[in-house]
Amino acid sequence: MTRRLLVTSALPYANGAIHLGHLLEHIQTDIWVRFQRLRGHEVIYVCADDTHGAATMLKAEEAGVSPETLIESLRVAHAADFQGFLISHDNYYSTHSPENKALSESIYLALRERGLIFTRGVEQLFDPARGMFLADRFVKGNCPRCQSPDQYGDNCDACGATYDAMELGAPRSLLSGATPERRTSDHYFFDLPQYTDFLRGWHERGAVQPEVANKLTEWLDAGLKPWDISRDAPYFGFVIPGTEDKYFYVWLDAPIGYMASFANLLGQRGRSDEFGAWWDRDSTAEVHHFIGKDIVNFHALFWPAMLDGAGYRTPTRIHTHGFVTVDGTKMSKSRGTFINASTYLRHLKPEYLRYYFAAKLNGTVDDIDLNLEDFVARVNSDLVGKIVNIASRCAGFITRLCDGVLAPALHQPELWQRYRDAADSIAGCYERGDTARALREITALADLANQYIAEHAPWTLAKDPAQRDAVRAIATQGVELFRMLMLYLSPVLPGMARATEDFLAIPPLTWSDLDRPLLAHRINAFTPLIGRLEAEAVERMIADEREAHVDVSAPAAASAAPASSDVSAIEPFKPEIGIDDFARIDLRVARIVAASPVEGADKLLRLTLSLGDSERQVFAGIRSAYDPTALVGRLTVVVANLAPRKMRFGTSEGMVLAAGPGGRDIFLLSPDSGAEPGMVVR
RNA sequence: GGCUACGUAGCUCAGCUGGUUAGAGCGCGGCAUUCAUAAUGCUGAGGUCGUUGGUUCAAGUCCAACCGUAGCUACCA
Repeated sequence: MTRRLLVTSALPYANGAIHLGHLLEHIQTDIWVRFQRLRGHEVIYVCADDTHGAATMLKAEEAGVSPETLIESLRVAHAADFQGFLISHDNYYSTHSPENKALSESIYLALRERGLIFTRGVEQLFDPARGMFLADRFVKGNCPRCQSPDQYGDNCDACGATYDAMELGAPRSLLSGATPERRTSDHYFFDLPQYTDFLRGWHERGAVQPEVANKLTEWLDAGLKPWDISRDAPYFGFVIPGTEDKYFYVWLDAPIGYMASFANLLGQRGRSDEFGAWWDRDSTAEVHHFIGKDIVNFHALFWPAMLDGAGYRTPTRIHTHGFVTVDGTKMSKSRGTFINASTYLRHLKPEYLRYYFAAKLNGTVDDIDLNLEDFVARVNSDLVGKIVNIASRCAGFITRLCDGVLAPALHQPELWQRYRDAADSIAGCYERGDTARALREITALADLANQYIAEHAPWTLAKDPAQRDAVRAIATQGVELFRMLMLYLSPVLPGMARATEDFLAIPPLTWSDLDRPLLAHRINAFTPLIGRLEAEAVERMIADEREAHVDVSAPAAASAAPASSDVSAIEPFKPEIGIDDFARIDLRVARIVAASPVEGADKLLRLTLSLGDSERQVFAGIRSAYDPTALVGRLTVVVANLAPRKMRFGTSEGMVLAAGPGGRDIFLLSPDSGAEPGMVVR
C-alpha cells in the first residue's frame, strides 16, 4: 500500500546561519524521507524559515534594512546550505508569505468561532525609550530570590528561580538601557485547558515517543494554562484580524508555516485542490514533524489543539531528537565547535556528516555527540575501509579480466540471500528512526563480504588463466553485494548512491531492486566513490570556525595562555601602588546619550557621554561587541581626567571602562541602579 | 528547587519484557595477506556495567537514595 506522507523539519529562525544543530535535524528527516521514497511511497518534504518576532525586527533595524530584505537573504542562504548537505526539501518557503497569512487568519477565526479565544489585560514591562513591550529576553535585573544581578526576565541562572519579569529588582531594558515601566494591554489567549483531555488521548495513541509522553503527562498533570497568542505593536508579523496593533505571536504562525509551505508547493504544482486530502479531519495521509526536544510543548500541546480547534487533522507523529554536542560539550563559538553549515562545506564532504549522524541517531531524545576523533575513525574505517573497499577490490577483476561484464550467476547464492533477508529488519530500523541500528546491521553485512572475498582470494586464482570464470564469479558476487549495501545506504548517502548507479550503469535504485541480483551486465570502470576523511581537514575547519568568532585585533593575551586552559589567560598583576596613585584617577559615572559607529574605523564607536552637567565625546574600541543603539541610555564608568587624545576621527576626551579579551568578549562596566551621571567612583 | 533522560572496555555505542563465564566497531598487541583509496582476514589483551543500599533463587536489566552530565520548568526564538 502506498502511503502519502507529509514530512517537515522544524523551521530555522531567520536570525542566523544554519549550524550543526539544524543539520542533525534535517539530516535525520532527510534520511527518513529518502527511505520512504525508496520504498515507493509518496512523500512531500517541506520546510521554511521562521521569520516573525521582535528579534527579527530588531535585527533588521540593526542591519539597517527592512525585515523583508533581511529574511529573504537568510532564506536564500539557508536553502543553499541545506542543498549543500543533500537535503531533499520539496519546498523551502517562508512564514512571511501570503499563504501563511491567510491560513493563520482563518485558523484564528475558526478558533474564535468555537469560543476558544478570549482577551485579558496583561501587565508587562514597557520600554519607554523604545516604545515597546519587552519580552523576558530583553530585560535584565536582579533575581528576586537570590539577588544575583544581571538576570533575564524569566529565570535566574544563579539560583534557578523562575519568576515574572516584573519581579526583577532594578530592571533595565537591554534595548535602550532605560528603566522599564509597567503597562497593561489587552492580550489574546487560546483557551488551551479545554484541550487537556483531548491531548492526553492524543499522546496515548502513540503520536510521540515514550520519553516525550512522560514529559507531556507531567505538563498535563500540572494543569495547562491559556496560551497568550498576541503581541503588541511594534512587532514583525501578521496583524490579528479585527485589531489595529495586535500581532500573532510568532509561535502561532510558525507551525502553520508547515501548512503554508505545503500549500505553496501544491500551488507550484497546480494541485491546490489536494490540500484538503492531506489536512482535513478525515485525511488518510500522514503528517510527520521532526523537531528538537526544546520545542516539544509547541508541537505536542499548542499545535494539535489548534489544528483540532480549527477543524483540521492532527499530526500522525512527532519525531523528537536531542541536541548536538561536540566532543561531549555544548557547541562553543570560542572553541570553534559552533560549526556552521557553510564552514563545514568549505572543508568536508556532506556525506561524512550524514553517515556519522546516521550512525548515532536511534530514535530517542538522547543528545548526539559529534566526537571529532571518532568521526574521522568511523567514517574512514566503515565507509572507506569496509564498504567502498568491497567494490574497489572486486571491480578491477571485472574490468581487467572480464571485459567489464559481470558473471551470469551468483557464486554463492546463500550469502546473497542473507543480504536479502536483512531487508525487513533494516527497513524497520529506518522506519523507527533507529538508523544507528540499521547501519550496524549493514556494516555487519559488509564484514561478511570482506570475509567472503578473503576466503576465496580471487587474486590468487587470477594468476591462472584457466580460473578466469571463477575469478569473475567471485568478483561479481562482491560487486553485487556492494550494490545491495549501497541500496540499503542510499537514504544516508544519496550522492554515493548516484555515483554507484553510474559505476554500475543502472537506473536509480529502488527497494524492489533487492529482489534481483545484477548479473551478466556491463559495468563501468571503478573510480573512488569517496575519499578518506583527513583529520587535518577537520582541524582546519575547527580553526576556521574559531577564527570567524575571534576579533583579529584583540589583544594577543590569549597566546600566553596555557594550552590546556579553556578560559582566557589571567593577566599577571601589575606592581603595587599606593592609594595616592589610585586617587589621581578621576573615575565618574557617565550616561551614554549617543553612540554611533565611526566612519573609517573598524573597531571604534563614537560615544557622547553625559557627566551630569557636561557632555563629552569619547571613542571606544567596543564596536565588535556592542550595537550602538543598545548602548544609548545606559550608565557606565569613564576615566574623566585622562588627557584628551587627538585621533584621526576627532578628539577623545576620556576612556570608558570595559573588561574582556576583545572581539565579542568585551564587557562594559555599569554601576548598579541609583547611580547618577557625574558621581565620583572611588 | 521540581521534573525528564542519560552514566556499560581508551573512544563511540549494543544489551528486548531480570536468567549460563557482559557484546560490537574503532583504537592497541601479534600473525597472515597484497586484489583494494595502507584497505582486508585471523587472533590477543582490556570492563568492580556511576556510587551505596534494597527486592529476587537470580540484576547491567526492577526499586530507593546519592553523585555526575544534558535538557525542560509555556507569554525567548
